[in-house]
Amino acid sequence: MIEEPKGQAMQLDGRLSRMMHLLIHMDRANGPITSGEAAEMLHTNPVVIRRTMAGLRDVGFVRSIKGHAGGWTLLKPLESISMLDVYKAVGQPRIFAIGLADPAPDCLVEQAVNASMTSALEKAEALLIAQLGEVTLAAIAKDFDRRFSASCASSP
Amino acid sequence: MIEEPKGQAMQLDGRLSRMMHLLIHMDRANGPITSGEAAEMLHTNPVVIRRTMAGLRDVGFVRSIKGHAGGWTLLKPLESISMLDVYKAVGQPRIFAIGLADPAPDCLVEQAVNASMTSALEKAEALLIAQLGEVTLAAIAKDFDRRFSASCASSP
DNA sequence: CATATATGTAACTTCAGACATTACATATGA
DNA sequence: TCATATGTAATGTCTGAAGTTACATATATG
Repeated sequence: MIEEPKGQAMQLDGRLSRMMHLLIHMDRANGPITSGEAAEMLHTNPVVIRRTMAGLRDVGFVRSIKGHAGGWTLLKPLESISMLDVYKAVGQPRIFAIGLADPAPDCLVEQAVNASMTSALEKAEALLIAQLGEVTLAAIAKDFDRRFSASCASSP
Repeated sequence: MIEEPKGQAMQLDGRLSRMMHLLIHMDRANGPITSGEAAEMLHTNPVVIRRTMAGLRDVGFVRSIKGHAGGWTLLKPLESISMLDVYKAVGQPRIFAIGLADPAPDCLVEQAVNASMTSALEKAEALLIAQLGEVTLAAIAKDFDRRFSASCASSP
């Protein structure tokens, strides 16, 4: 009998997921969104927002304005931003939680093991990157619209 | 300019990699290998060996014998053990370090984001699992033999 | 210009999980 | 009996995302 992996929410890197979520909200907003407002949407802290958004600002996806009536503004259309773009903008977080015990071992057996592991991981990573590159935030926003219509239809 | 991911060795789950390494050594060994000997091979601690090998014992890949002349013995041929088998035996560790900020959000935008993220991750995971299932430890051992011959040829 | 409002950052703290280590119980062959 | 192994609980270590506090800086508005 093999144990199932733990089903609870553990310490995953949620930066990609969070920033996609926020960018779509920003696209829907009229004016700038403050870090405080964004933090409420994402159920987190304003500092976490600024910290993570910094990467998106550096690549020109958003702009930040200080002071009264300041906040964050989307600069590019969602059509031009892929999931992969966001992944890169948040610093290309490590993808896998599993990996090699020693990346450069003396033992030839371990070198052979590493070669097989690396090959498998690289193929999976390449597919993931390809998938992220194929989906734009606009496509996700469109999917949201579909879900929104569906939810309205079911609540009379 | 996008930052490269950190290149250092951080806390990856190395159980799959370690156990594959050890199983191949056990196949090459004459008698049982003690936890202490195994720990030296893997540059770790005997307790870590026992803890991780427990899963392999539970599925019948190895046997452990206590006391004098005891230790660990491989029970199945490497041909019959795939990387995936070992992955399952060590408890199917979590594969990804990235993931959803909230797996069950109220926000429909976030639900759409989650759907896209999950789709991409699931495809990558499926490919990884397929890759792990295609390679037996025997194939890795054979690759080791190739490397061993090559290393002998280059040292006169 | 003073002030409320925002962002920008540094400096913690918290948290989870693999791995490391110690300690001791238990089993077993010489 | 006793040295040798495994079995396992308990505890410490380490890493990085996320959370939090504190304060500096910038900027509309009265």
